[in-house]
Amino acid sequence: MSRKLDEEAVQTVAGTADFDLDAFLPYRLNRAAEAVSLRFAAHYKARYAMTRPEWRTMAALGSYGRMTATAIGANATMHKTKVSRAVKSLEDRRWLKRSLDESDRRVENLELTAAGLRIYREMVDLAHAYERELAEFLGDAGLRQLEAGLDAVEVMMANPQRAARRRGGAG
Amino acid sequence: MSRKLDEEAVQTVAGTADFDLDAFLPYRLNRAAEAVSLRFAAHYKARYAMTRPEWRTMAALGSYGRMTATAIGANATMHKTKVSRAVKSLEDRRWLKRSLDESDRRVENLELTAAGLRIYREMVDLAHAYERELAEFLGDAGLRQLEAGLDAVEVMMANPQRAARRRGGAG
DNA sequence: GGAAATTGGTTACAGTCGTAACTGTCTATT
DNA sequence: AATAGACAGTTACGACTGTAACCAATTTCC
Repeated sequence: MSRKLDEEAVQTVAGTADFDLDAFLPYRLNRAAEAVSLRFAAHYKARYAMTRPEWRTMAALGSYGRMTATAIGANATMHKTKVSRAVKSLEDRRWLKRSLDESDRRVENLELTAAGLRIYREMVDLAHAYERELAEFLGDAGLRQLEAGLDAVEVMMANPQRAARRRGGAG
Repeated sequence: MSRKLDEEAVQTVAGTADFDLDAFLPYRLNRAAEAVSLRFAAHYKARYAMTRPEWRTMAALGSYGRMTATAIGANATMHKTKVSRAVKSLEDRRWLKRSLDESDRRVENLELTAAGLRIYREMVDLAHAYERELAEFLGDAGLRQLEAGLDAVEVMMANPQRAARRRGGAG
């Protein structure tokens, strides 16, 4: 999976310090994520013109019900500004409505409208369909291993300083 | 791993169509890729102010030797414009030099300068060190599974229409 | 009770990205 | 040889992003 390429397009050099970008984990992860996301985006972007932050906001509101912008950001790890813009855009489309919180007037409670909920349900269906598609393409083993690998990464993320060992042993 | 959150920040809703964003594969992949990349970027951005496209361009040139912008794009799956900008910026920093191709004057052959090569070697060291760090954090099993999962995704990417089955069986 | 610090949310700005349009060169067809 | 199409690379533009600065409401703490 390395040093391939268009043959004549590249003249490989002999003595250089060896590093295989294709095999570099961060790079592979990025490519995979991009590919998987893009393929899915193609599905839903075709139907509604929705950006990923918007999609995530819908997902959060749809599955949790009423919540605040800050909570959405925390849940989907999106920056304040991203959430703010997504919310505004979804509001313009009447898929979401805000209401000021009685007890704390800084806070806006966000909620899907009836129309928004309808869209959300379609989104969920699309997502489930895509999950099935992925499962089929990746195969049983591939899917399972990928998920196990992601579990490991998530453990690492949750505990940045010393997440090692705890999953030792055989593969 | 779902429906957590700040407790009181969210009032879960009962009857809604159930969809767990946290468990959605494209989303998980993105988060993982982002986290892993960011952690690495912290390492090398601290040392040199280099963007990811620039880093990738350096990596390609460093490991393949002289090549064209188009070839870099193909290798690292970067858009023409991204490559173009990265090349210009690296050229400004004198880490890379261009030379017009004799036989086809549309083409520019790109090559690292001595300074560029020196930087590249440092980058490679950093990358290897990070790989070791990751391996330690992820643990043997986690790393192996993640790589296997990525293999599966790459197979899928290479053959978008019918990549399924071929890896069937147990996990 | 009131200044200071915190928090929810928006906005101005600068940087990055991809689409599309462009320049210049090469290849194919006639 | 001339025109049309393809290809390498750059650039103008609009869309999206995060940093930082901002406003308003609220909590903290003297």
